[in-house]
Amino acid sequence: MKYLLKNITKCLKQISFCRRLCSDVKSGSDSQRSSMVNVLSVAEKNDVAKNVANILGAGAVRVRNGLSPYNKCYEISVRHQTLGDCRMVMTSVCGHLFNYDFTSDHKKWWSCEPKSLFQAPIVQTCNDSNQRIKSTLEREAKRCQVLIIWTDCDREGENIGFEVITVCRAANPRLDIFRAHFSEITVPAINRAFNALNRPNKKVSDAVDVRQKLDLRLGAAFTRFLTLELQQMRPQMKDNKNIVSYGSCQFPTLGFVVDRFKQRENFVPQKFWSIDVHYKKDGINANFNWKRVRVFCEQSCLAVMTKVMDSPEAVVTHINTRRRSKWRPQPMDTVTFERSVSSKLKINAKKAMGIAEKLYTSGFISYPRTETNKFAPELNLTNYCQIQTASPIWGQFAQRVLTNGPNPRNGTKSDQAHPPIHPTKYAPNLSGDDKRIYELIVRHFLASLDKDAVGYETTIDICINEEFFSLSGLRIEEKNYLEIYIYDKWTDKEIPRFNQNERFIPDSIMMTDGQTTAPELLTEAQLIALMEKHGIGTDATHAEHIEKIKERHYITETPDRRLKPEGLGVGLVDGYDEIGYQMSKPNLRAALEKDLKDICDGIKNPDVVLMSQISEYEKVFNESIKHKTKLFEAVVRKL
DNA sequence: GCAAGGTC
Repeated sequence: MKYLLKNITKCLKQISFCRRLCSDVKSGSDSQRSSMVNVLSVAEKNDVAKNVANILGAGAVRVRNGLSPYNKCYEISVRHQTLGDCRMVMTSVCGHLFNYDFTSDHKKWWSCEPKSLFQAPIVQTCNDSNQRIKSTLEREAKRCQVLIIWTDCDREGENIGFEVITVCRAANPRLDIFRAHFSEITVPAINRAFNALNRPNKKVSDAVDVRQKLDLRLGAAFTRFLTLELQQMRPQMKDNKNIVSYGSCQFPTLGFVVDRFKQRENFVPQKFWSIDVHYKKDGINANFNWKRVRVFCEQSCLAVMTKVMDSPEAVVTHINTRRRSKWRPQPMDTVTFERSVSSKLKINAKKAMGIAEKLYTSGFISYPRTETNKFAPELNLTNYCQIQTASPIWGQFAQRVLTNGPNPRNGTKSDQAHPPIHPTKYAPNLSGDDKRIYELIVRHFLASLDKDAVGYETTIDICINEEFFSLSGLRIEEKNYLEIYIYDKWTDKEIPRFNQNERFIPDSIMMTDGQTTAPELLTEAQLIALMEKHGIGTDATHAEHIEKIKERHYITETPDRRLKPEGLGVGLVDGYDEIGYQMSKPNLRAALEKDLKDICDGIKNPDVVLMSQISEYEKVFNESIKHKTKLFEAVVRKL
């Protein structure tokens, strides 16, 4: 009885404390607290927890192990303007804690009709390593009165936040829960976030739930259907590795590749005609280009040509010299890294990310998964430049950057967690692709801190019997960043000197012809750009989706590193196009994104969106079954 | 055996 009373009193105290806290935070008052508040803070990854704790604790941090090896607990003392003096434990998760899956009766491929996966029950599962993290959260939550969510400030982060909340609240229902909003890990940003706590946004988290459930149901239903049906038609495909999958990101990615391939296949070359004027002066060749560039009618070109030849004297009508800059690169984010590596080093994005990961864990470079393309003022760029002066290859350049003072051409993007990719240690003993990638990162880093290249472009306009032609030359004045960034080319183009109103008879005036050429197949760098533009996948997943559709034999890479669809890829796109559903077009995913945004904005109800999306796709699924002959004939035709 | 999204 005594024990019970004590507990009730404790509970009552807690309740009144929490109420007070709520109203205080809302009103922003600054009343005194008599006792310390125990606060649990949870970030999305260990790095963030560590850095935030360091800032809030002003360097006085006690570290102890959590139950998972990667997620430490950082203990600090910190004063909050309304909570008062806090004893804070800052820990982290590793992204999502839970994953959706079907229950055992629907997990086996032959256990049910694929169609039933649209309505089958799904449950949240937690794998072993996440189970350890979950246990840490439960243990810590029991000792606290306040929980602050410090996950990344994006949609997925909000959802991860609610996973944390679910776990912590189950362990301690009396927790008062807040959300910190920050866009970078700097002293002012973190202190501001800590003193302007909000409530977590359930709507944003709900939107992610809808995406997760939808992706699982659609992915599983269509993948099983496509795989099993094709195996029936083509028993030789019965190898277990021959999965024919559908995914809301895979299909549009495939669509881009097929689209370009078809543009190329269906391309009809067009003949065109043009006029070139050539004149050699002071031993320098000058080739003037026609202002009309080219025309697609031979007769009209001939007419102009005749007119020009009638009175072929040229008059210099205009001379213009202007200063041109070639911009140094912006600090490197993941997408820039993937695209650069793919186009400049000819190493594919997936492999490059693997190498970057390795360089990161070896301490040679900063964290490679970042959306940030500006250096925070706190980052000691001088130090990182200094380290590179040891190099016999770019050491001198690094020294010059130091002498001039690092001057980054900052972009505008920032995730809240990581700086742009930059070297952190000098690495003279690397070899092979590791070495080439490290070198690219160093050169990009130093280039982004140097000055733009400067040149002067001179344009000479001439007129020959009322037709205009022009010539331009370039004189590079200062190479600056180009000296280190060997991947950018900018070359001088020498032209003769002319004077205003100067007259001359060209050495030759020629009518030329040619024909338009088909667009090239996509490069990986271009595909990543398309995916980014249409919102297919995220920075962290672009390379994975491309790799996935290679693995599925939907596309392949040509010897000159272009992406070409295989028969299966074209067949799938055609098959769905033929039965009237453009499953490979990015607009389906875009429509979902719009719905998700409406859920976040409170315009749409998540359950309604989920139900209507499921029923839309169920319709497509039923039609696929109904027209499966047509669908698979289109596929098989291309195999 | 299936998706996409986090992160180690």
